[in-house]
Amino acid sequence: MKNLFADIIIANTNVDRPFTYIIPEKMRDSIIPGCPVLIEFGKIVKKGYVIDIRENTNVDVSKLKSILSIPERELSADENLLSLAIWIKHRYGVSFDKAIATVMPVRSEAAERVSNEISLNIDAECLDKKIEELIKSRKTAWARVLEELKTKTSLPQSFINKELKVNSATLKKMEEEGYIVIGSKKRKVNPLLPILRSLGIEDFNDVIKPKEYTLNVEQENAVNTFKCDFENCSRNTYLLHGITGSGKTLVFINMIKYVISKGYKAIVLIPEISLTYQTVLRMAEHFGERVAIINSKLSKNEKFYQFERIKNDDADVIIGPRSAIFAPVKNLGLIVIDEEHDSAYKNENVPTFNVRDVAQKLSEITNASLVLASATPTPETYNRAMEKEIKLLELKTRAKNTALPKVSIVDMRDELKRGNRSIFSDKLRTLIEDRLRKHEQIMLFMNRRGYSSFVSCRSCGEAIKCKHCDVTMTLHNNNRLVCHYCGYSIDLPKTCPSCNSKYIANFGTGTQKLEAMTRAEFPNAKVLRMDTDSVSKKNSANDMIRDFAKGDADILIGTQMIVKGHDFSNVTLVGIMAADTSLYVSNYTSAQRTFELLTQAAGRAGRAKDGEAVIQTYKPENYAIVAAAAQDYKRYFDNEIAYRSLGGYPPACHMLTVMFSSIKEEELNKCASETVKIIKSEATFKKSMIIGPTEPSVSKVKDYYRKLVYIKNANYDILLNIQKKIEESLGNYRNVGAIYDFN
DNA sequence: AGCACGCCGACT
DNA sequence: GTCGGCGTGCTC
Repeated sequence: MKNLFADIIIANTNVDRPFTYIIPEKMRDSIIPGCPVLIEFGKIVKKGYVIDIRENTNVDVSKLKSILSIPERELSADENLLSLAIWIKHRYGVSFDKAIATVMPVRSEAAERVSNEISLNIDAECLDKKIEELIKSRKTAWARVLEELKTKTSLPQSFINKELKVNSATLKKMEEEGYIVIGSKKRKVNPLLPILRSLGIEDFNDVIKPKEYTLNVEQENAVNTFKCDFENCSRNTYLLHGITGSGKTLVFINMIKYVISKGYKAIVLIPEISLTYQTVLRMAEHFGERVAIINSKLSKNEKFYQFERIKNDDADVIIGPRSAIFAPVKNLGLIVIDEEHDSAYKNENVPTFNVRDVAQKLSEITNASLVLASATPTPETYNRAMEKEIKLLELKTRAKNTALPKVSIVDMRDELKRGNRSIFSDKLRTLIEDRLRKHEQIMLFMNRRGYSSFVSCRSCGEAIKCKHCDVTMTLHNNNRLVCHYCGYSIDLPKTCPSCNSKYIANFGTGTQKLEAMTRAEFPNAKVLRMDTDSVSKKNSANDMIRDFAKGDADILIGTQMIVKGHDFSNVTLVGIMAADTSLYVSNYTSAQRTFELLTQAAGRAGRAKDGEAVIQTYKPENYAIVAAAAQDYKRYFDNEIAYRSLGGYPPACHMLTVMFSSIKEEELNKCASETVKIIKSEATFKKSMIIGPTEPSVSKVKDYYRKLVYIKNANYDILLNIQKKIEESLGNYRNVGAIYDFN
């Protein structure tokens, strides 16, 4: 028989190219692209992944080795995932090995789980007599076991070990003497139990209570547009843009139901933080046991188990954070990304992809539809809708026909002028008192993004900016202000450079302080605080949310985590304490972040009855704040896109951020500046805008010095070429490494 | 990555 | 004359 060859990527090496191996005849049927294999590479046995199978090869056949074996208990990537990995390799400039590892985050299962079951091996009639005998001969442990088995046919060994305090050695002895039988059985688990348990839900039956939901006209229209396209075999990308409370979830649940009815499966991505009790409950309600849930709280085994269920077609809907996009699902018909704008969709590690882009590619590879849902889509996505590249589905009214909350902006500079130095504006205080009187609930949202890293003046509202750049300077812990774009730095001034006021300080008040002040100001109100400090205890976030929903507190104080997706029907007032903090982060997405946060926070008010929101700010004229108060996305977008185009930021331009790092400071500096010089001199890179090298906000981490370079170009491929060039240049500097981040 | 090979300085 | 440091190159 003619030889068959496999091109294989070797895992955990820095050789970023395939090697050819012979496929032994007995493995011909089991070796497929994406399959993990063991091979001898040089003198060592290594794991590799098959990326291609061919009938001939350019390599001298006498040099070729054979594949040794296929590791058991390991999932292989299917061909779609493999194509996706290869795309990731090229798009983000990472090695084959890394790209494949990215799409296969769950690789293997630990030992198979079995639990021992103990059952009686003697007649029930003589049981009492035996127990008596045993107690007499001081074998009380033996007696305890038999006593318990009087009423039960069998008991799990774990129960006997823990509750009856009888160790396994004793049980073994008992078996030997013929009292009991130790049987093992594969542990049978409800597929959802581990997840439910990780969220603090004890009984599965509490969850599944099917209800009838009816769609309003707008929702119906959105679903119908989708159905129509799907029916006509037209698979598209959609932006489902609905205001807060418009029922986006119900819309995509109906899309999923339709897709399932046609024999396809769906992946639903949600930000990790909103993978909570409420989400799981909602999905279980609609899809019952046909849901697979991936969640970082699951153990490796539980995750493997969920993946296996997906592979075996035991699930129709896969829900999870960004890594769930790589679930081994067959017959994918729809991918939904909920809260499309959420920054949790960006991978922190290399490759620093955004799942939005990966999902777009996967939907093309598998011919599936993609739905991006958000009340505050990213300018990038909305721009694609405006350019008619993707379809826009809009929901402009709230599902329960409640009005959008009335939002007002309070200029905190005026409060200060009037002598009110409290954290509460007069308006907010009056409203809180009113709600307390009516026994309605209040949420106080503290914007901590960018908290205290910048300095602003409380009299004129100006944040201190760099002389040379239009960027807020960042306060470093040595009391110096540094510009992250040009490296310019000054000592922290005592008075405001623009108005000379001495009310200048690193900005912001923490949630603890806000809690204390709230208690002082409203001594009769029950206050609950929720932030990373107070919820570090496992599941206490869910407990707190449940308590607050039940009405156990009047005021809920918290950071971003209280505004994400939780519906509290009795909340009629939302106070936003420091709306501007997120504006001063020196990053082109700061306005976007601010608009998102304010819109989501304000949207929490009046989910069931009419509500009101108060935005307290020192920057009432900023477009993100004005547009958020008006709840006008389009207005925000028009401003944002103008700013992005002007500054050469995405989507107008692509941007590559390079972080150089090294233990040796001089070598780092030389390498960074030399590399920039090389890129600047290259003719094909002429149209690129290069900023740097500059200081990052943290210039030294674990003894590694760091430098940043930003490169902008409208052409993505040129950025990839620049990355290659940088890699080349880096070859001359043994002690310097670089990390690349696209957009 | 991990291993061999080879070049060069150090030391019984 | 040999031992062992590490720089270089290769692995189907």
